[in-house]
Amino acid sequence: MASMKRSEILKIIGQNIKRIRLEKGFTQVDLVGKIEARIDTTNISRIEKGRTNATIHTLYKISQALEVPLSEICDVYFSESV
Amino acid sequence: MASMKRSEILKIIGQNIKRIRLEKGFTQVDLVGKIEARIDTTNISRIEKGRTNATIHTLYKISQALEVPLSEICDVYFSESV
DNA sequence: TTCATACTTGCCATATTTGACAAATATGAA
DNA sequence: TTCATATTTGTCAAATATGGCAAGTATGAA
Repeated sequence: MASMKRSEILKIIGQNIKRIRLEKGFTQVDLVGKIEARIDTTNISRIEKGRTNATIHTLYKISQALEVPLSEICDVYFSESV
Repeated sequence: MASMKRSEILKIIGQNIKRIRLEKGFTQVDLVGKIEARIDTTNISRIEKGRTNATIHTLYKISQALEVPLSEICDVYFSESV
């Protein structure tokens, strides 16, 4: 299991979120509207772009809005050997 | 998929980490020793107890030390319908 | 009991996330 | 081109995660 740099992890997490969001046909605004606790497209954008190291609770809220398990957002694997 | 409170999420994440750590026979000190970037048993403890809302990068570092995929730590599901 | 090990908690300083708003940018339609 | 929608980025304040150390607690062995 190769260790990745912080920036790589954040980028992958962000790409996961964006990919799932687009697959579901949501805009960032849609997403924000579905999240109970307040969140902002500012933050969605920053997380999707890998510019911020989101907390697990924020990612959980996003996973709820995307209607996928949190673990799907946190899937950072390509091909690896554990 | 039921929405959980922040404290519940953090508790589950923490329990996952502690369970995996104990399964592997690691102490918190062992864990800290395996993590490249500095981390402290203080923080491991806080995260395991659900007292802190860890960032995804911190959880990634822990997953590396535990030699499990990040998604395993982020598995917050029991029985649910997505 | 004492001792050792493991873990928890309190406190502090620093860094960063988050939420909020405004402005800038990108894209596509008309 | 203009217009509308979507996304990105800058800045700010407030909240909080992190790292570090010290002290407290728990457990079991001797």
